[in-house]
Amino acid sequence: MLTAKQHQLLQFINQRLTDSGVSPSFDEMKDALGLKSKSGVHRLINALEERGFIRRMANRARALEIVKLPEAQGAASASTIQVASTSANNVVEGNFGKAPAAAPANDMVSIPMHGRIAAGTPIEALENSDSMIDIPVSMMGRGACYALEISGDSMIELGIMDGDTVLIESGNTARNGEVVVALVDSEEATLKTLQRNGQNIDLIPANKDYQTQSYQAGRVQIQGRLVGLMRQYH
Amino acid sequence: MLTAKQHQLLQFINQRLTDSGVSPSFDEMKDALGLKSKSGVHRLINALEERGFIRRMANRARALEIVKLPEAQGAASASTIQVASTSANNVVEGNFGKAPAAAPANDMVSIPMHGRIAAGTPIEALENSDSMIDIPVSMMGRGACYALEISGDSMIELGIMDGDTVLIESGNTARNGEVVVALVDSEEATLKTLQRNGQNIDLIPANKDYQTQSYQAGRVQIQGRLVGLMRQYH
DNA sequence: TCGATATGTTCTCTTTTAGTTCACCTTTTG
DNA sequence: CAAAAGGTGAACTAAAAGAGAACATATCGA
Repeated sequence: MLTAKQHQLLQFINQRLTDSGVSPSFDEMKDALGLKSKSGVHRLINALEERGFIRRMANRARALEIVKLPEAQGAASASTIQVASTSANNVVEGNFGKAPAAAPANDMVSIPMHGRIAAGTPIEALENSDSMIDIPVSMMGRGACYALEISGDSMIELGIMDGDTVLIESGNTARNGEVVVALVDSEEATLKTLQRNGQNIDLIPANKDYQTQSYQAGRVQIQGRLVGLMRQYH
Repeated sequence: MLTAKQHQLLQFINQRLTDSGVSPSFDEMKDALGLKSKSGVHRLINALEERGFIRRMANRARALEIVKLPEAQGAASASTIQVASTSANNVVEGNFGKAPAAAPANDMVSIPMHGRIAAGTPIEALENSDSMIDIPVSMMGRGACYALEISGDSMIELGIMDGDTVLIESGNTARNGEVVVALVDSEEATLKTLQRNGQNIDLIPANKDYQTQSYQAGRVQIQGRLVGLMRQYH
């Protein structure tokens, strides 16, 4: 999952974060890895972000956040979760916040946030690191829902931007033209417009810089359909 | 996640809050950090709020609340749920304050829906026909908010589509580059990106089929800035 | 209701620190 | 060997931070 350098950098960031609570700067990371230029660090950071280990605020200084650590040593950070996904990462995972106790405010529900999904080049399948987010019931579909954070710009022409939070209604079917979370070869999840095409299934991006991908029907598994979107401006 | 200064300030606020239960004032924070001007404190506070470590009420004295602490914490996020916002959903701010430092307090607020706003050719000023819609507090800005429904496609390149619901934070100021609700000649409201241009104010659409409109500053009144967006797919 | 006081907000300037990108080279690995 | 991962340096852009002043907003007592 990670190269040695990536792993080393991740450890360093984690250490600094737990020690002092302050993110290291690019220069500090450069020194910690014994490099002479910080552009290399930049690439490593991008790799870590793409693989879902860290999150960051674009163009902000020292704004790194660790999302998860590589399997082996969860001990390092006392913090939470980890589900050891590997094979059966049921995206569906029926649950959602019924919130029995807690007199759920008027009409709001908590749904799980299942991590990021690369709209662009699909990366790995959905992750764990679930947290919950609250949404008004009015935004929910009929079935169980979960949320994902968009990474990339391949759906930009449909108004789905990098960083947006999308609400997905779990389900394994969808109609032509709907936007779905599709799992290809059981490993790559991506958000695209669905179009059946004979024996094939086309996954159509909404960005002229990307191309439609066509797969045999058997290779594509629908994991849910897009029912809502939320965005925050800062 | 934080710079050294931000971290230092957060620690100080936290200490004061747990020691005495009273937020420090800007001047006290200025002194604690050894600064000579409090404008710097203001910026640090904004940074902390942007990163989700504190929450505050706009224009209220000593109204800081710690949401989480860097790493060191642990109990914070996952555990407790729902606070059932008392009863009354005050439009402006649910509740806040009291609770000992660091309560998650995820609840919901109702805000007024003020009608449609033409992103394209500006139409009439804001309407009434208020209904209320519910949003998670996490989507709110600092101050009072209201919602509008987008009509038209002039902001489409920023991912703001016809039919979307946008959250607007009331206020009559905005920074360059922010998306605002602007009232021109007291009669036409429109949603555009703001850009000051000498004596003029430019209202910039995000659609190459529309043109930037430039008005004398006196003719334009800012009514709020865009802080959130919600969309439903059917 | 007026006004004093305490606080918070903005603005403009300046300096420093930090992040981004690019072109090009080297090492590692399948 | 070719591709991927790493490494370097430089130019460029953007954010963080400090100062000082003017202005806006609460709060509270006279």
